[in-house]
Amino acid sequence: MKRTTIIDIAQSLGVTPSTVSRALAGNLRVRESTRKRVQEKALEMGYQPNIVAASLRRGKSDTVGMLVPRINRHFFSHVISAVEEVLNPAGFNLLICQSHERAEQEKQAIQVLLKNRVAGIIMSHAMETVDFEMARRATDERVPVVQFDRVNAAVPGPRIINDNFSGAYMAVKHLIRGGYTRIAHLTGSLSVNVYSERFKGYKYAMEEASLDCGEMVFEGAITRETGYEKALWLIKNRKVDAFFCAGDHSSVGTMQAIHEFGLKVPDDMGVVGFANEPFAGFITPQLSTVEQNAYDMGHRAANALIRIINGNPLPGIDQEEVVPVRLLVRESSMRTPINNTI
Amino acid sequence: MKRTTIIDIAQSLGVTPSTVSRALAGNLRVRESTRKRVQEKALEMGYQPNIVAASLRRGKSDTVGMLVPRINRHFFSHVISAVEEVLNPAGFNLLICQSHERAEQEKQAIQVLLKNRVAGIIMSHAMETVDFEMARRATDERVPVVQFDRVNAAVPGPRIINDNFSGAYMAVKHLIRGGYTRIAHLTGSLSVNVYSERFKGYKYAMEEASLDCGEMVFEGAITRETGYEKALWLIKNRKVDAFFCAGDHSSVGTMQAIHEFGLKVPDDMGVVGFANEPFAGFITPQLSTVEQNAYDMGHRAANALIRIINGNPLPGIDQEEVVPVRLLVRESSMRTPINNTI
DNA sequence: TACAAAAATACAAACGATTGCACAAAAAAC
DNA sequence: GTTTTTTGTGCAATCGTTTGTATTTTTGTA
Repeated sequence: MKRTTIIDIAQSLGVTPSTVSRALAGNLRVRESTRKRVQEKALEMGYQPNIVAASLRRGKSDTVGMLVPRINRHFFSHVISAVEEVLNPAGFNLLICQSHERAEQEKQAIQVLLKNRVAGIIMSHAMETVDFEMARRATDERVPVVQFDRVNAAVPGPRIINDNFSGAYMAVKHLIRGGYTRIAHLTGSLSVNVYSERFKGYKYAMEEASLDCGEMVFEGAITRETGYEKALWLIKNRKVDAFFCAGDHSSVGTMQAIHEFGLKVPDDMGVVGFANEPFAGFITPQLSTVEQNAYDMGHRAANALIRIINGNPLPGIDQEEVVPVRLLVRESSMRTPINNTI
Repeated sequence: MKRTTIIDIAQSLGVTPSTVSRALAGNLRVRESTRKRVQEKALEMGYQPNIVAASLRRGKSDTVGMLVPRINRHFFSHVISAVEEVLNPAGFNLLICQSHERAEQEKQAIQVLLKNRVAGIIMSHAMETVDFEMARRATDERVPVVQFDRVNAAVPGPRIINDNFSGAYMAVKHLIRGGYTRIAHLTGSLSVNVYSERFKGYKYAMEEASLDCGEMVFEGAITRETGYEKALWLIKNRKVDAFFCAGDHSSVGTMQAIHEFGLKVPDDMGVVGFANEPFAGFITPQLSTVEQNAYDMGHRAANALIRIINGNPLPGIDQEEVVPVRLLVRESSMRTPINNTI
């Protein structure tokens, strides 16, 4: 019970496989009537082209590799979805891998994608990753790489990033306007671009307002638990009156810590997060946060890749494309009523 | 600048490609010393095996197709992640497609997977789908299909489903214990197994308690908006005092409607949802809901597929495998304090 | 030293499509 | 009615592996 091939179709029609191939490809060198006959026969025999064989022969596959730290994170799953939305109509499929935030798994995943001869790779790096050699090697092997969100300039190709600086700047400035002055910053490793950019935005806003931010920045505080711990320490030892957290999870931990001190958000302390996780608008008090446009990012990444594959890269191919973010002002930072969006 | 092939390695070593192939595959028919030489040379030349060619020759690929309604839904993204966790170590990769809940896209996605000669398919049907012919055809072509969550018996192969009946039964019984008697049910299309099972559980619990459930069941209410509308209508016209919603989104809409009537949850009206979406524990009042174990489901689906691919299907291969669910009792249904889990 | 058995390698044919080139038949031009 | 051009097909090589079979080399034994 073998699957039908173009050879089977050719034989049952008394032509050669080449003609069948051309007919199915819509090649104009085959007569209209033959094309019809072939197409009908193909349908009749339930023919499914073997893309594997075609890829081998053509030396190019129509599969695009996608590599993310975790598929099930809200942000990443939405980027994936957006990428798929663009790539599918263009005739590409997605081979998806996750690195689980591990540098080693990221490396292996890239190798897997290369072994599968993907037409290109869209990826976001693991937190751990400091060696970008493997991603660079992909480009050496003529496999275009588009990075998004967590990017590194050591890898050639387009980089689509959120406007982390502006998001952070807007968030902190908003806190300052609300009258908060001792604003702490909880974030992740500053060797990761997203966090270093957010830190820069924070710092810029603080300095612009001539506020001191010494000893109020913590790097390893990105989960709910670490956010809770660091916030506890800061409240106790640094007289802070607001927090700008580089993530929503640590914001929740922070609010928990504030609550335990018998203080109120936002009256006693303001909190602004980053990412607008699904729960951010539902918690009490509702969390002000910086919204990232995952869809926009996914669309841009996919389009950038398609342009490269088609050989029409934009002029500034190796430059960063910045996706705007929005500050969502909710209850957790709203000491005085103001507009809902800045 | 061609990529190195086993032929290149063979030539630079003065052996044949077959030997190289066998050496790299760890075949014991090749001498230890040759194997070493080959492996070193392969490393030196930066050889990346061409899986496409290997797949063609072997007639089987190590790619598994995964088809879900939407990648970015909390439940599905977690199932995908779990599947990946099992499949990756087993040497498989995931080709992922989404149907966007459209029957036509589901059909096309299956064709894409078949054209890519995937080793198997793990899928959950779109809401729309009523014709399961294409999925069945996959199995005809010897591509094993494992269905999960939204399944249909018309397609041969394992079906991994949540214990929708028990979940619904527990939820409704819990409401009844809390003293609620006029319990309405908002759900999706009853032609989808997950909803029909939940409805059965609801009905069974109601009848067991000799409660009437006439004219209190609505099918097309699964989003926040439709949940809001139907709830509004029910409160106005049917004197209901509780809602069992087949999803968390419609639960939110329901609570909104209740709130608008000036009634309190849970004191005046109880609400229980289904799915335990990320926001469920964060909203006010916290939503009682039925938790599905996406990870468990993903693991089981992946393992079932691997067993089939390896030719060791379990005896009851065509039977359903039921994943237990948990009722999470939170504030929205807790008129009187009881245990947090039943 | 010769010879059988065992071990290691070579040969060559797949897998299923694509595609440059050759070639026939038909159409157009002279 | 030739010659030239156009048009439609066929031929055969190719993509990079894998693998059954043949062949060589090595090893062991008499």
